[in-house]
Amino acid sequence: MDKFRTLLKNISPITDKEFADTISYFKELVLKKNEFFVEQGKVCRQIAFIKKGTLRTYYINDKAVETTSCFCTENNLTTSYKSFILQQPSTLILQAIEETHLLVIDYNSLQKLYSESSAWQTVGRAVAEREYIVMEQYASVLNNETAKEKYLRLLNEQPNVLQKADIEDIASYLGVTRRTLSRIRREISK
Amino acid sequence: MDKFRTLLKNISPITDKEFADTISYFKELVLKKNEFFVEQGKVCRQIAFIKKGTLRTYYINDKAVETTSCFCTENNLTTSYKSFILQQPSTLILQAIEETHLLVIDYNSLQKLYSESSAWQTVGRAVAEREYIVMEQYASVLNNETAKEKYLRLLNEQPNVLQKADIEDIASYLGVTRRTLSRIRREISK
DNA sequence: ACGATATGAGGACATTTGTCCTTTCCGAAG
DNA sequence: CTTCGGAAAGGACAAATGTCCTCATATCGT
Repeated sequence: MDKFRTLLKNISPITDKEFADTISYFKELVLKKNEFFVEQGKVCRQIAFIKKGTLRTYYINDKAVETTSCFCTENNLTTSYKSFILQQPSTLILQAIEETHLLVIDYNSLQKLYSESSAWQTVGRAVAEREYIVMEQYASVLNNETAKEKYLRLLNEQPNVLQKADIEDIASYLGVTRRTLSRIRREISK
Repeated sequence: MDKFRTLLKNISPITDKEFADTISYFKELVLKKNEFFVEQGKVCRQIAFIKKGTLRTYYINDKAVETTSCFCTENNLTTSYKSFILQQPSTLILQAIEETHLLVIDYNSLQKLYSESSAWQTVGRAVAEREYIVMEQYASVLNNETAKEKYLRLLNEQPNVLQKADIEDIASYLGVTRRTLSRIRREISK
């Protein structure tokens, strides 16, 4: 909970009282390995703060190719944001790749917070802006980094993920086939 | 101006009075062909509504490769959003590829609107959410569409851009070299 | 109208990546 | 310890794309 408080502080100033008054809107949720937080085609009704564990965000396109957009780890917010904002069916799938403990708030509660509290309205905008920046960063990575560079960054920034996720998932994160990932790993262990 | 009013209405409800009270914050700006709206390394201080014309958004990465992320056309909002939000130097470059007429609001004015008006606070969040969705869509395109598919979409959705922009820019939008774009055009005119 | 210059098309070859397989490795179960 | 099954590595070839050119055409200023 402290970690969540810290995250919110970093996002936007909010007083201890405002935080205390609204914390009851948040619920605990535990997912076992391979359980879904968001399923494809269902509306995402919650935003989650990850207390512990890892969620893989991915989707399957019309050519039946699976793409992993990120591995979300502890002390971060996650959701199928577009689905959440628009309350429309999600194209993204969020699945736990290990046991994961979440703190979640649902859509209606958040709208209630927005209408009751200007501070939370500001948090909402700040979160949207943050999510935007994360997504822009992601697009930049897609445009500029080779699969090998992405692999090295993963190795540097989220080494645990390389242990926890399987080759197929990592390849789909890098945007290449298993065969190419195999070549990359060989090159790196020169 | 009417078109701008319509756009705002679509983004978030705002009354005619609120609109009228704040319209003085917006200024007209005209760019000639090849003039910059945002230069690389400079802080982007404005959001623009494009009344007429086309802006190309692009950047140059550390390998000196140029990537065009979008061609923004009339009746849309545009800015170097990350730079604007954070008021930090922009990595993106926004350049007019033809004479372009803008309606702009600067950062300080917008913050003033946010603090004075709850309605504008809501507009701000809605704009951020919208920008997020656009960026997610962009990332999805990067992941799922081949260069040929992107070319066909451009042909379908923004045919004028294909006339106005040069081959180099379009190739950098598709994420391929001129040589590959040449092959794509040949294939399409089968 | 003219040459100078820029812009787009496309040939030849090298490199990268994908597809389809087979082989190797490793852990679980007998 | 041995065997089995699944996951990862990697061989062989095909397809796609990039690099480096040249050639043709369009555009502009004098």
